[in-house]
Amino acid sequence: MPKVKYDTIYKNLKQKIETEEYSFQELLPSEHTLVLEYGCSRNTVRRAIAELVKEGYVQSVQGKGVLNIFRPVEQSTFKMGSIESFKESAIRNHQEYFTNVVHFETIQANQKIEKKTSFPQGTELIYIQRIHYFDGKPLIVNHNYFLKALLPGLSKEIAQHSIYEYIENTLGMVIVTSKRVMTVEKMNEIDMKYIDLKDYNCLAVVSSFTYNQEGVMFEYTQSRHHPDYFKFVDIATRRNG
Amino acid sequence: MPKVKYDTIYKNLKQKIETEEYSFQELLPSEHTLVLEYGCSRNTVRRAIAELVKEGYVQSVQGKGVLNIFRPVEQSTFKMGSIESFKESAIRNHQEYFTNVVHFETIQANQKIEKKTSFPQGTELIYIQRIHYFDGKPLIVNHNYFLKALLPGLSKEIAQHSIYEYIENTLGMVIVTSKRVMTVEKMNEIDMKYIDLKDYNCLAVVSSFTYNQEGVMFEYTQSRHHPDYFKFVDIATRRNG
DNA sequence: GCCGATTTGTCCGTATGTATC
DNA sequence: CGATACATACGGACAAATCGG
Repeated sequence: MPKVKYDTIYKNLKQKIETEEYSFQELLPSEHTLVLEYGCSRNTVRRAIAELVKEGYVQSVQGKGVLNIFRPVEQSTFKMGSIESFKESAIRNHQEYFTNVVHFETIQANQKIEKKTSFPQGTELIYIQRIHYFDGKPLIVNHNYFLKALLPGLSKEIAQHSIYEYIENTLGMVIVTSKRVMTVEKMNEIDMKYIDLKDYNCLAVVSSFTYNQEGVMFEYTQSRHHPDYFKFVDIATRRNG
Repeated sequence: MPKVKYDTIYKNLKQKIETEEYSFQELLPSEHTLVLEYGCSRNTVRRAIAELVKEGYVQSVQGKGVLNIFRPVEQSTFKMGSIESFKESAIRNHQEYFTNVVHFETIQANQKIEKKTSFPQGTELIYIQRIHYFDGKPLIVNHNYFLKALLPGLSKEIAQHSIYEYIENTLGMVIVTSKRVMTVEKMNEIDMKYIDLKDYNCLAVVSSFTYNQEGVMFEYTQSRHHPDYFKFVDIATRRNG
């Protein structure tokens, strides 16, 4: 939570859009106006607006202005364009959550695991299976593989609570980039054991590769979601080129 | 395809990363070096790098430099962070493609359609059903709803070819933002009629809301994909705040 | 542990180009 | 055409993080 100018302007504008102080399809104040209002340079205003564009809140049109295209409808299980832990996501959606660690062991990556996680064979990993409950219902099966060398004190107790809090607050490691791949897969025996899929025979699967500030990939996670409770939102903008 | 400085630098760096002229986990030349190399200002270099960060190619670390975290593995059916038509995507993946228009009519939005597409009731829409074939196999069922007022000459023949080409080249309309929602849904009768799902009973569904340069949403599309041929890639970066 | 060099992050002011109305 | 608004680009200043001596 840095106290930087463009970020406060960004948050301020975002709030005004969310509370509909600026209404849908209305132009925001011009960059020049915002410069005067916030007492900053035009670059700083533009930086704040760029963030809003990335999140699909506004769309800037050369010669006209910055259009508000935010629709309050968009509540989603996972927020896009940002890395968010299970716990953070549950809190944001005002849901009761609970995590159950059903498996916790140290393993060495074999060929099969290398293919899936891209950790080289022989690497020491901590493999955890966790079931996530929302409002009492088991909805997500999580398979985590952590680089053991970077998470020395990781325990079953921490896994029950929040691994990301441990990584960031206790270890002081910063999570920077995460590459995620979304697919649909048939259910397996583990899914069946823990999740009531009713008459579905597949799940939404998110595989993610997470990098720390050193550029080292320290985590591979596969999250398998009950289809009824899965939603993935994305904003795409056409590249100028 | 603008001939802008930061874009040429971006493309140049991107190519060097893809061809592994800069290898994995290596630092790129410093911003200062690139300034000298390209004869431009530091801002321009930084802009180019920002694009690469957004696409998960590199990760910049304060005090150290810009890390290459690109893995050539990542070939995906759909490129993220950009709007791409079915045809563009097929070409990029070197696949044979073919589109079959199985339904084409003008309708008026009713309550049910409003709920799904967020087009107001009574709006005149063109509703199209298309089946997309890759390498001879029917893999995607597409339901398009276009604002008729903005696509006057849209015909079945155009739909067979490429609607996006018509929109951009003929109408000169610019597609700017698209909000997409990914879910998993049970198959319906139309899916069953056209796609061989084998023993799957559900599909990957992408619903998208597309806006033009005026900020008007002119298209709602639901794409229903065969699970075996669906992959959605996303890069998430932790917001500094 | 401190200091200085290097490198990225933030911010400013200005100039020019381009699209809209 | 002129006024307004966003887009690109430049150059400079200082802050913050990293790393080596």
